[in-house]
Amino acid sequence: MECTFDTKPRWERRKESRPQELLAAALDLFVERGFASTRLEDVAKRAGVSKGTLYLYFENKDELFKAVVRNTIVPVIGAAEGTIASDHGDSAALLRSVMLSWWDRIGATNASGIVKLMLAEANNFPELACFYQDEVINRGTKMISSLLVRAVERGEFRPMNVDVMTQVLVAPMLTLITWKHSAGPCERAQLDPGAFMSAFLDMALYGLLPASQARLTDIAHVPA
Amino acid sequence: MECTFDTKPRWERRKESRPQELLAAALDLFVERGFASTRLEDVAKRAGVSKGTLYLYFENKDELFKAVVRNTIVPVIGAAEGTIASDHGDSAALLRSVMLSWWDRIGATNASGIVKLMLAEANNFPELACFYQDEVINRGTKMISSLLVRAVERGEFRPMNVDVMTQVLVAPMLTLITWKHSAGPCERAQLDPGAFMSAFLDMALYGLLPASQARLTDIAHVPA
Amino acid sequence: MECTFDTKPRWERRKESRPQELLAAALDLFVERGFASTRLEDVAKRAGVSKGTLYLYFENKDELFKAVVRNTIVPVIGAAEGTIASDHGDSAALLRSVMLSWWDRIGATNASGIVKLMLAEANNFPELACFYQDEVINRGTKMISSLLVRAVERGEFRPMNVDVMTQVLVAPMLTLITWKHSAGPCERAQLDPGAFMSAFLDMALYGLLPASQARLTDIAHVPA
Amino acid sequence: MECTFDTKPRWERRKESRPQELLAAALDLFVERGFASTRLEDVAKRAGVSKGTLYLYFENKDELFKAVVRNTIVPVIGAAEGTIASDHGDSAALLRSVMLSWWDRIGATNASGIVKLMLAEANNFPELACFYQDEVINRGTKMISSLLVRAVERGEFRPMNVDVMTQVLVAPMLTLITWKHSAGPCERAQLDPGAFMSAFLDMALYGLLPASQARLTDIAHVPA
DNA sequence: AATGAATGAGCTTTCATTCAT
DNA sequence: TATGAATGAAAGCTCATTCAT
Repeated sequence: MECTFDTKPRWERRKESRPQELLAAALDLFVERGFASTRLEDVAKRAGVSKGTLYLYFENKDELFKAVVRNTIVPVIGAAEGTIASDHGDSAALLRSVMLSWWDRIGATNASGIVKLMLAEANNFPELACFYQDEVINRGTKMISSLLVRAVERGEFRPMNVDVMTQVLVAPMLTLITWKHSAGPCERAQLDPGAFMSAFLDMALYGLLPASQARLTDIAHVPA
Repeated sequence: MECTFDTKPRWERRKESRPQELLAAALDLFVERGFASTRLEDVAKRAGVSKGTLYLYFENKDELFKAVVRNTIVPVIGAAEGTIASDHGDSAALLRSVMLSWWDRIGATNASGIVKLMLAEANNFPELACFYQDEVINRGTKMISSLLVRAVERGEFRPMNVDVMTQVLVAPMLTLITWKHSAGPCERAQLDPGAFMSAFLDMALYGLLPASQARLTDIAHVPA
Repeated sequence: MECTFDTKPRWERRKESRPQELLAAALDLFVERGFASTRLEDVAKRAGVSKGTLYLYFENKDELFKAVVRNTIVPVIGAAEGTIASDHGDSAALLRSVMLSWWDRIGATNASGIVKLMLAEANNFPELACFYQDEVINRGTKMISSLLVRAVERGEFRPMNVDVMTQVLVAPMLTLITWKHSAGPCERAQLDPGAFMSAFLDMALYGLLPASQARLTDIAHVPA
Repeated sequence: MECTFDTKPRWERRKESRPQELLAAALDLFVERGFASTRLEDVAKRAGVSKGTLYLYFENKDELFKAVVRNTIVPVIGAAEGTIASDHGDSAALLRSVMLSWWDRIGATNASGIVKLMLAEANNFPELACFYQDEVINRGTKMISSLLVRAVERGEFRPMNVDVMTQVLVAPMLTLITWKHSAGPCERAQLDPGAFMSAFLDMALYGLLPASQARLTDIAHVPA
């Protein structure tokens, strides 16, 4: 006898969880093999259903992929937007925190595989590329930019070209991800993401020069 | 008696130029569509020959790709190695110069498409991945590391974890490239590579903090 | 309530009969054209399905061929092994019977085409050759040898080099088959297999009888 | 200075030997790989000429093959015809001698590969099949038959169905050849051609001897 | 809702033959 | 006479998508 609060018969609950099971399977395989090389039959098999069933829930391969992105990446972006909007403390600390937290929730998880996948295959799938641009890239970029603008206004960061610096800050995260998912079968000095992030943030906040040479005339270095 | 400057019959001249024509066509298409999605028939067509002709010059798709890499990337690496080995001046300037020149010769050209392609598809083509690791990544990494080591020894740069910092320095270049070749058909704030590189190098060499806050206690920032 | 004898939907019945239809089509075409020259598309077409369907049932051309052999030849060998093992009567009669029955079930049918095919193409398809060697040749050879050994032990046949004589006995069957399937489009005195077999067996059995039953000076003819 | 009896310049003599060099190369490769699987480029390469040159001497692959047969098999048949026609001694000895000599000149040499090849591939190449039927099979068959007819007329051999017995006699030779050229990459009890021939001839001749020389009740065994 | 058999366009690779030189 | 670059029709195999059940 079923004693849960969910009074639906088992097969119906199953019906409702199907999409999630399929999305999870799809995420795994997209990450593992990329978009083009992932066979829908394998996705179905991993989710324990037949190929035909997949088409009951997703119109085609493209829509399946979009659903994976909506399920995996978009919510994380929404959360980060909230954090930045509400935080009014030390901007350097906030930047460090946002980036590290982004690493925890995306970079270090399977979701990062989707980021890499889009960098890799966007060109071949224009429709997916546009979707991703709108739902992920543009929103993520605005998020960082708004933090920098605020920090410069407050005098916490030096004057800078905010749009470009946003890209400079995001860049290493993307590379970290790209590297993580490009680990071929051959030997490679594996990247330590923690060390990498730490080194990058140190550099970003203080530069490479030793203290004794710390510059007197910053203004000259503000990009036109 | 032949009185032309080039006494070879036309088809023989063809034979000599064919590989280059094919490599050029292949580079274009690999960059445009990626490795897996490039059809050899299209490569041949773009070079103005038939499918079969391609196989006279390259054993198969893998070998064609390797030839493109050897033709396009490897020579640039060789040249940079030479520059670094022979230059004994200001390390900061040399680093800036090497990176900018690398951008001119790879990043800004079609060759960068190959770099992006390998980041994108290495996982699906293990043999190519190993080839690329050996011929490009390992050599490129050593090149930067040796510069940093020398600069630290001379006191030009602060002490640092050289291996990680090498990756930190390379990262933005890769992202620059990745972005450049991920430009879908949809609107996007296009990256200005010059501004990006400049911003990054400023940041790398001097940090983000304003001069007045220049740090007194560098030692603490040396990663363990 | 279903009241038909076969309650399965049509396509499911298809699924069960498809492999046999494909194997039959494949047998026909392999026999007609040989292994290398048989196009899988033609096999599919003859079975009334598309190229892709074939790959639902057989992994590739090699596996299709192996399945044909397992379906066509192997069971006959199994049956003959049983007959020989259980029969304890007159060895000359048993040998004659086994060989004639082998002719009925293999030689005179399409299955013989596979035997000929292997003789013809084994060199070009090593993996198939090994498979066939294991599953057919070795078993068939052992079958005949065991009969001869027993007959010699019982004094029914004269002493002989059993291994070589096995080959001598098998040889004409193979040639009969080879001939049958080498009939080009041009005129040829067609072989009468019955007459051939009969002539051969008469010859073979006279040569095999022990001295006491026919000749005076056999000993000299036992091969070293 | 050239001091040979052959006063032609070297390149011209080379020109005359070209066909032979090509035929030798073609024989080797046809034997090794069969007709369909032999690439003309390989034939040319083995003969040390270019693919185009081959077409100067032979119209196409079929004609090349025919030339190989005319060069390799046909002369041997001619010689054997002569031997049989002129020999008037003991027929059993002559038969033994003809068959052993045939083995020496065809069976044991590369030429046997052509015999096997025709058995194997005749069906797929009707024109070659007819050519071979006319030039080789029909002539060879007549040769053996005429020997048997004469021997029966002289009372040296028992009465028999000559056409069928001819085939019975030829059969093991063909199988010997087929086996020899079917040696796959896998283990197999290698055939000893000498032992095989000897065993077969012993068996065959006992079976062929007239009643007065060996058995009491032959009549029953004459095939209808 | 679920199945999975069936399809067929698409891709890489091979090779006999041609022909300009 | 000789070359060898070029061709293009085939053939094996894959996989997104459809649809009868």
